[in-house]
Amino acid sequence: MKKLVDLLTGELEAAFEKAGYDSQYARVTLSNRPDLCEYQCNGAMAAAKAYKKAPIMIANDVVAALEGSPCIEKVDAVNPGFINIILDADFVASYLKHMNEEEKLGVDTPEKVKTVVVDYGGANVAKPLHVGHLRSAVIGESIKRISKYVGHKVIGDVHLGDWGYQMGLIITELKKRKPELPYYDESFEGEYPEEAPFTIGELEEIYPTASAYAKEHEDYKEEALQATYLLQNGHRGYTAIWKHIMNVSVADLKKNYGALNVEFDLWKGEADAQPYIPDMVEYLKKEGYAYEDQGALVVDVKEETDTKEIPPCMILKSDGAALYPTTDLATLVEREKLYEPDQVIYITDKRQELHFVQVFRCAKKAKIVRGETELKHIGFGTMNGKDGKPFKTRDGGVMRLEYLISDINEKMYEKIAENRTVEEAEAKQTAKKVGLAALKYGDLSNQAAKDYVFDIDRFISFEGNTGPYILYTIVRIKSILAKYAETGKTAEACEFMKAESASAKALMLEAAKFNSVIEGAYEELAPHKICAYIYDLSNAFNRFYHETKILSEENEDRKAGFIALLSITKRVLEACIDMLGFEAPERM
RNA sequence: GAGUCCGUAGCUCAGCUGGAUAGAGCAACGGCCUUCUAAGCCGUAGGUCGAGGGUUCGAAUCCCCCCGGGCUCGCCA
Repeated sequence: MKKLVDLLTGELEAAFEKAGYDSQYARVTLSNRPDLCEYQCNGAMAAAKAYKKAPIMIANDVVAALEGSPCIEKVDAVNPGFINIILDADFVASYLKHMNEEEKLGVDTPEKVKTVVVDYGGANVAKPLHVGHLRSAVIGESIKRISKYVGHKVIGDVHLGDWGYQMGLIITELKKRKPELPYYDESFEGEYPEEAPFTIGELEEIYPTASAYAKEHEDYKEEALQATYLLQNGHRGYTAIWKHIMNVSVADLKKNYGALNVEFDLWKGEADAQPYIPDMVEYLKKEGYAYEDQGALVVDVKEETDTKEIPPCMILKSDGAALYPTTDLATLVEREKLYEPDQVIYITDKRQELHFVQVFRCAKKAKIVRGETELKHIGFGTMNGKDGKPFKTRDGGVMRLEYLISDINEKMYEKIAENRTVEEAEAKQTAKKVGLAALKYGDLSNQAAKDYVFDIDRFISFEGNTGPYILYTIVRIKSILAKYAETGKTAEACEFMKAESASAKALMLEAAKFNSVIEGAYEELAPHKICAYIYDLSNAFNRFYHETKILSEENEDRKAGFIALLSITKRVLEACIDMLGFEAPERM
C-alpha cells in the first residue's frame, strides 16, 4: 500500500507538470508547522532558481493546478513559497479503511525477500549475562522483528563465545577440585556420565576463580593453555567437559534471554566455526590474500580513501593460533555455505567498529562472501549510570542482568500494588510485562549508537515518554473495546467515518503514518524511530480520548467510527511494541 | 599524536537527506475527575542549538577552524 507522502507526492508531481514545471520538485513531506497544515511541499523554492521566477509564483501555479484533487481539502501557497496541504477527511478515512483490511497495516512486502542473519555478538558461556549484554539482546531482537515484519527471512544467531582459553581455565580448575573425574583419566575408555559435574552456580564461580588464579600462577596458566590446546585438538575427555559446560550454560542462557522475551533461531558459537578455519587459512594463503608479517598471518585491508591507517586483518597470531577475526571470517564461510545470506547484521558494542571494518573488508576482498552480500555493524553505545559513567552496582561491581530484571519487576510490582487493587498473582504478571516494557523502551527509545543514561525510576514511570505510558494507552483502548464488545457488536464490523474533530483527524493522520515509519525504521535499522512514533500516536490518542465520549455517543454510525479508529490505533500500537519486543497486559 | 563519534532548556532526550516561531518528557507553577482507567488531559515558565567563520534566499542541520568530552588505534574478545 502506498504511503501517504507518496500519494501526495504523486498528486504534486502531476500538478507541477501541469503547471509547466519539472516534477522532481514535487516532493511532499510532513508539515513542520502543524498549526498551519498537515503536509507540505517546499519544491517551489528549490525550483525558483532553475526557472528564474519568484517561488511564490511557482507555488501559486501549482496550487491552481491541484484544483479538484480528491485527497486534498485545502491547499495554500504561502510566502516565500511554501505549499501547505490539508488532507480531505474522507480521503483519510478511506486510507485507514484500506490499511485496516491489510494484515500488515499497509506495510508492503518487498519484491526481493532477503535472507538476513542477525548476529547478537557473543555472550560468553560459563559467565552470567550482565548489563553489557542487555543492549545487544534488546536492540538485536527489535531489529530482527522489524526485518521480519517487513517481510524478510531473518535468522537470529546468539553466537556464543564458547571456545578458547576460558574453556581451558574451567577444565583446569575442575581438575584441581575433582581430579577423580573420569575426564582426566587418559586410560578411561568407557562412557562419560550424562550428568554435568557442576551446576550453573558453580560454573559461574569456577571461571572467575580460575581466571584470577591463572594471573598469579604461571604453571597453572600453562596448564590451562595446554588444556585449551588439547580441547581444540579433540581431546576426548575435555570435549565431554566442554559439552557439559555448553549444556548447563545454554539452559541458563535460554532462561535469562527468555525473561527478556528474546529468542534465537540458532545457538551457534565460535566452536562451530573452527572446522572451517584450516581450509579458509589455506585458501587465503593460496590465493595470495594473506601473507606473513612480523610472524603473523595477515590480510591487507587498506583502501585509498581511508583517512587513517587501517591495520591489516590478522588471521593467525605469530604462534599460529586463531583469533577473533579468524573466527568471524570462518563463521561467514559457514553462513555462506548454510544460508547464503543477503545481509548479515552484527549487533555489538561500538568499540568493536574497527574489527568489523577489517573483517568486512577482508571477507569482500577474499571473496569469502559474495560481492552483493551486505555486511553491517550496528555499534551501540554504553549504558551509563546516573553519574554518566558506565553502569555499575552500588559497590562498583558488574550488575548481573538477572538482578537488574528482578529489581525492575519488584519496583514495578510495588507501584502497581500501590495504585490499583488487584490480586497478587495478576499484579506480579502485570509487573513483569510492564517492567520489561520499561526496560526495553528505556533502551530502544535512544539512538543505538549513543551512550545513554540508565535510570530505573525514570523508565518505570508511567508519565512521559516511557514504556509504561505506551502500555497504559493500549490498556485504555482495550478496556473500551472490551466494553463495546459486551454489547454484542464487534469492532471489525465498524466502518471508518471522516473525522469531525481536530483531535480525531490528528489521530487518524498519525495512525496513517505507520507504513512510512516502519519503512524508515527498517531502512535505518533504527528502533528508536518506532518509539518516537508510538509516543506521538499515544499522545494523539489520549487527546482524542479526553475530549470524546466514545461509548456514550448516541449516533451509532459515529460511535462505530470511533470504535474503528480505536481498533486500528490498537492494532498499530501492538504491532509496534511487538517489533520492539514487548507486549501489553489486559489491565494495569 | 592520528582517526572517529558526540556537545540542543536545570536534568534526560528528539529533531540533523537545509525551510516558516528549535520540540518532548522530568523537575517547577496553575487548571480539569457525579461520565469509557486522572498511571490521563490542558496551560505557564524555561534555549545566543559548545564558540567563531563560511556556503545559501534560508543553517541546530552542510563545509572549515577552535574549545570540551567519549571511544579506537596488529598478536584480548
